[in-house]
Amino acid sequence: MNSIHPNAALALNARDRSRIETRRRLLETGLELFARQGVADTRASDVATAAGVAVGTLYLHFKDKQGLLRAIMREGVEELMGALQRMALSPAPDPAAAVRAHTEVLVRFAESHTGLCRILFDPESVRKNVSTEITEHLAAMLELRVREGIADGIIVPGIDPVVAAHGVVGMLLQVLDWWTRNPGIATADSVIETLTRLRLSGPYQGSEA
Amino acid sequence: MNSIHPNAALALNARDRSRIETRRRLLETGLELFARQGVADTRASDVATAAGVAVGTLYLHFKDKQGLLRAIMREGVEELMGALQRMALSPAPDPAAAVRAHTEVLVRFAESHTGLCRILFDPESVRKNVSTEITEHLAAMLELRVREGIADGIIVPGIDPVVAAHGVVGMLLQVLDWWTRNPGIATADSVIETLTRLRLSGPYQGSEA
Amino acid sequence: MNSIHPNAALALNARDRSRIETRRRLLETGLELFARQGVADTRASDVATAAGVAVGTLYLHFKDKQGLLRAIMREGVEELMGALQRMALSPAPDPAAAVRAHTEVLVRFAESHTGLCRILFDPESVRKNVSTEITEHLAAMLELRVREGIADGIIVPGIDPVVAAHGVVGMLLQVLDWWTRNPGIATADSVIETLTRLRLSGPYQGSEA
Amino acid sequence: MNSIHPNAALALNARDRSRIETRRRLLETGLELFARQGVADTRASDVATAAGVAVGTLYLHFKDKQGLLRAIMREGVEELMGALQRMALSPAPDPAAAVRAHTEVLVRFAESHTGLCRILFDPESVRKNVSTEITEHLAAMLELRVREGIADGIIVPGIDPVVAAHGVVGMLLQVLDWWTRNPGIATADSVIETLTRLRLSGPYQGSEA
DNA sequence: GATGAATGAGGATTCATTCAT
DNA sequence: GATGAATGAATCCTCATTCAT
Repeated sequence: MNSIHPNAALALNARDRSRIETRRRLLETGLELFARQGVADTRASDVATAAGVAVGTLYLHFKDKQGLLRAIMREGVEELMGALQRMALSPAPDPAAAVRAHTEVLVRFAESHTGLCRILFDPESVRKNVSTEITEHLAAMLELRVREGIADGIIVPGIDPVVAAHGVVGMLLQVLDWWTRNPGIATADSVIETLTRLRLSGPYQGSEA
Repeated sequence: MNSIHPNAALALNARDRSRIETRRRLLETGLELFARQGVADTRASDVATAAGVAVGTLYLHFKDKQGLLRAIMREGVEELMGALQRMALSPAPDPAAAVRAHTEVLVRFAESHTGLCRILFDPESVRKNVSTEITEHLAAMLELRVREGIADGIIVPGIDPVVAAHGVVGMLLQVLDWWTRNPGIATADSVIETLTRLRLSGPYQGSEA
Repeated sequence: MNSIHPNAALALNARDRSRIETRRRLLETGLELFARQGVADTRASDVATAAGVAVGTLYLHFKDKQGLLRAIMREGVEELMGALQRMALSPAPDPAAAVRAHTEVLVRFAESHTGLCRILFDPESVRKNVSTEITEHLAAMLELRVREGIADGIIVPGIDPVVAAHGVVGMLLQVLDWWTRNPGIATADSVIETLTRLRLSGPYQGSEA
Repeated sequence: MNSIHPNAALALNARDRSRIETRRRLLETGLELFARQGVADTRASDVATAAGVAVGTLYLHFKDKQGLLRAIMREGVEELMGALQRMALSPAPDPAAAVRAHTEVLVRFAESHTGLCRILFDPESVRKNVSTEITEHLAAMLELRVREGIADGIIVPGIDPVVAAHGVVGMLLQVLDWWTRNPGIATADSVIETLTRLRLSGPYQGSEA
């Protein structure tokens, strides 16, 4: 379509640049408003207006309001996944280190993406199953690890992998949800430390079931 | 007014009985419909009609739709609290037994109150802060226990009580939510076992923090 | 019905006394609430409860809410008419004195029946034509006087009696309405004086038509 | 945006024209329906449908039903004020002529804006304080004149300006209300004549206070 | 006569989405 | 591509009134 341009692959003409810029502004504004006032209390036209375009334009870029919501989440999740993958590049010396690293990535991400966390737990996200998808995705990833752990003999066999995965996801997300709503009550380090210990060996001293 | 009746304090006249019965039917029907179709997709008049009364009657017994929702939850939570208190009457020999008993009560409760669990996690409950109240209540109770555990030296001091409490609540509720939605994937015993182990010592063998 | 009583005409049995007392309390309470919160914002059950009876009882005494409203007004208007008739017993020496006396009765009545005035001008009274009836009644009375005045040659013939009557009624009622809402701004004497002058010869000095 | 157009300031594009036209139709239809059936008995959707648009469109142009009512009144009142100001441009030779001119403007306006008068006295207008505002506005204007008259010595000092102003407003509005409801009973000229005389010197011959 | 639980019609308002310009 | 006026389905809640007890 832009084939007239001699270097079409690299250079974008003004229209394309403007379109991309508009889309970016909608995502940004949506993130901001959804996080601040809640998804249900943010009108599609609010986002459009705040982004400096007409409502109709929003619908040119996204199928519907939920489409915008999903796109915002997708971007955020992709970033999180990227962080998790980067973490995986430098393998941990032992499972304990791996769990700590994993926890740290999540907590740091929540710390720097408060708005995204608020949206993730927004009732509307839940209602439209947007956040369930993410929860299930994380649970599936963890379930895999638990199964590996069991196979490697480092996780006790009495554990049901699916249940455990959902338990850990619940623990992580609930804490992150609570923490982003009450950031002053605990430091990031404290949250990381506590979650890591809980994930590794529960709260009890020299614990064995 | 009922003074003719020899046992006026216990006996209710027909009108009172009818009122109480109507209220009970509304609570029951509300639980059923809210759980099945979701709170937002259940009209106030749906509940009333299904309960065999007119809409106005619902508003005679409850302030509004949310009032009905809260009442349903309150009844359920009171029942759960009762079960937890009964459990507390026969003190566990050791912390591990206490955690197992606590977990068992929750899982059994979820098993026999599926509808209530579905409502607790309904987006509308979340949106109206009905479920947040319950989450925070549970977290507060657990926080107390964690603090006691630290004082008694059975919980490692590196743990932040508030974070840990929210973590455990998140773990429990997420698993119960998932399990009541997918009851066939794990047995109650397996869920109890896994949650108990996770709460006690995490998933790992001979764990060390 | 009470014929068993030897002096049925004078003595009322307990039931009758109670019924009359209940009716009186409903009228009193209705006047109070209607005046304070407005007719539309006062529920039938509000009045009943405040009067210490059940809603149903209100409907035993009055056909409906409007019936209560009418009864309250009727009592007030009868009282006003009584005052006007008493005034008519001692005929004024001249038309000017008559007008002044008439005005004074109205203003004094408004002063001591603020609640009734508020109800008279309540939108709901207007809507249900309750106050229009009164307005028209007053206008009809005044129209008669104007016609007499024309016949007696003391009122100029260019005046249309119906128009004049409505004009004077409007003047009186608007002032009373305003004054009962803002009682501090003018004294009763000042209101009487001003209205009397306006009714007699308009505001202007040594007036000439 | 319309910069291509040689006379952009005056010319409106099709969309703007359509919006203004829609608004005008809503105002017109609202005036018609409110006057005919009363404000309370006219549904918002009635107005919209009769105006050939959907309900939502009404709420696009006006905050709510009352907003439409206020807009209708505002337009009418502005027109009346314009007429009164035009009248003030050619000053009357004497106070009597001024009063007559003022009265005439009001009566002629009522004659040609019957619907607006009906709405002004609609209980719903009263209830929402829409008409009180107008009454008070007129009273404030008249009060000013009375004060001037007193200062100029042409109005007798015994008159309280606020009371007199409300009295005259009440007289004028009550007559106009009655007359627009019963237009056949008196001619416009007769109404003007009677009101003028009443305002100037009261109904009595060679009157003395 | 008194009670008060039950009735149920009725209407304003919102906001995601469309489509003619 | 961008615009933004128009759409209209959808639902909550009130409260005057009744009538079985």
